[in-house]
Amino acid sequence: MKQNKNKEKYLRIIGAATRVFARRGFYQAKVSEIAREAGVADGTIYLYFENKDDILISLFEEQMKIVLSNMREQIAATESPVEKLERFSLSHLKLIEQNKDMAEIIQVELRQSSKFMKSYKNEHFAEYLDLIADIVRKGQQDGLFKKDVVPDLAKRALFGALDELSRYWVLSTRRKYDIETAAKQISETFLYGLVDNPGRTPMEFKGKRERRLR
Amino acid sequence: MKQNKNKEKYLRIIGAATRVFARRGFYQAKVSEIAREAGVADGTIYLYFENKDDILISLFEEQMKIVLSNMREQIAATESPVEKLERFSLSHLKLIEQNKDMAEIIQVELRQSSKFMKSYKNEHFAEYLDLIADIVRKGQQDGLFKKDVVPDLAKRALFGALDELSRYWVLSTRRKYDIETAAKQISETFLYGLVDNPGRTPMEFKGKRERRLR
DNA sequence: CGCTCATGAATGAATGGTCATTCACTGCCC
DNA sequence: GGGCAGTGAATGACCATTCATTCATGAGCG
Repeated sequence: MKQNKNKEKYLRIIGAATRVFARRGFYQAKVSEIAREAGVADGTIYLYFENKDDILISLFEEQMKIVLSNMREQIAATESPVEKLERFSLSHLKLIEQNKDMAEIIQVELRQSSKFMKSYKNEHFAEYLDLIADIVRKGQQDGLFKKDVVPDLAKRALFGALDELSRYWVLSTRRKYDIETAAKQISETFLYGLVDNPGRTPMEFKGKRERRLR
Repeated sequence: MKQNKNKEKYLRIIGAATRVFARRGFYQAKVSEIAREAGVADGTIYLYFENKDDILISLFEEQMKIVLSNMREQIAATESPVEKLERFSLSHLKLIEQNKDMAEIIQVELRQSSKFMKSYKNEHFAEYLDLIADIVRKGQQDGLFKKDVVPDLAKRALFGALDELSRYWVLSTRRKYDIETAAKQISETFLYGLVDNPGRTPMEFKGKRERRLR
């Protein structure tokens, strides 16, 4: 009961903070504005969080738990590395779509982490990126992807491409392309430079078939 | 004479600000620290800049002038769209390499522009991105690149990939791959999913030859 | 020349406004 | 009736910006 009420209020503050940080940016956001938006007193914030930085960190951790498990589920739904990457792209963009405020915070504010919170090591984010690297590695083992591509570079390249696109969406009011098109273009461009044998058609790689012939 | 001294001091402050912003981040940077680093008094800053925001904007504009003309020169040096993109990638990463402080500011601080300077429309950055879009369009006209790829998406994808990689370099102390390898991997991955006919080898596209046969 | 004086660049201490954070107090619930 | 969540006014630290003052320069003049 008390636990419930506490958790509910904790989440209410997180939600309010998400909106306020997205609206103003971290430094311009006033704790009192978060409090007002959450319908609590200024001081109440400090019953749930150590300080302003802690709100941002908690907010991020809370969200990342959801995002990571959601994404793991998505890419576990298929065996094919090609499809895994396609799903990753689409899910990532959908996620941004559904949660613009959060996306904006991740993109704009959390990039600062090395600055204003030296200590916060952002492990969840690294995990998220490594989902891609693991898929690439798997694809290489299966003989589907070029072996000379460095998975740690590839993960940054794909994530960066998706992320830059999201930034554009988040910061601009109108969008030119629908999400499926965008995800498809990004993953196809990424993939059919990544896939080993240029003679093959995209469809051939959807199934998890063995390598046939050179 | 006086003009020289002024310009020299203006640039000295810009330089100091670049280092301080990179070190602390915009909000944590104190104007007095910039003044100290530039070897001038606090008040002097305000003889050259309107306010703290203005320092950041000027700094960026000043740098972008150089970057843009440098990049234009690079990609004008070859006719082939393929090589243009390869050069773009390498030049971009080299630029980051040579100017880490600036790179950090662009990546971390200027992303905030939509927040703390609604008015600043960052046109130089748009121009920079459009360099890529123009190359892609040209490649499509030449029949080298897939026509269904949207140049405005492609420009964000390539820039995003390069940018994410740079972020990693800027924020981490050690680097795993040399710059040529990274640039090559990014542009090759990007390109050989972009190039129309999968049967061709990379070398075939370096020259500006006509399309031969289906 | 050498003196005076005007100019405006440069200075840095003082100001003022803005919040994050605290804490003495309130009132609810067991 | 006391323990505890919640409150919000008060505190104090912080820093961008200002501005009264200093100082270097060089022009004008006898």
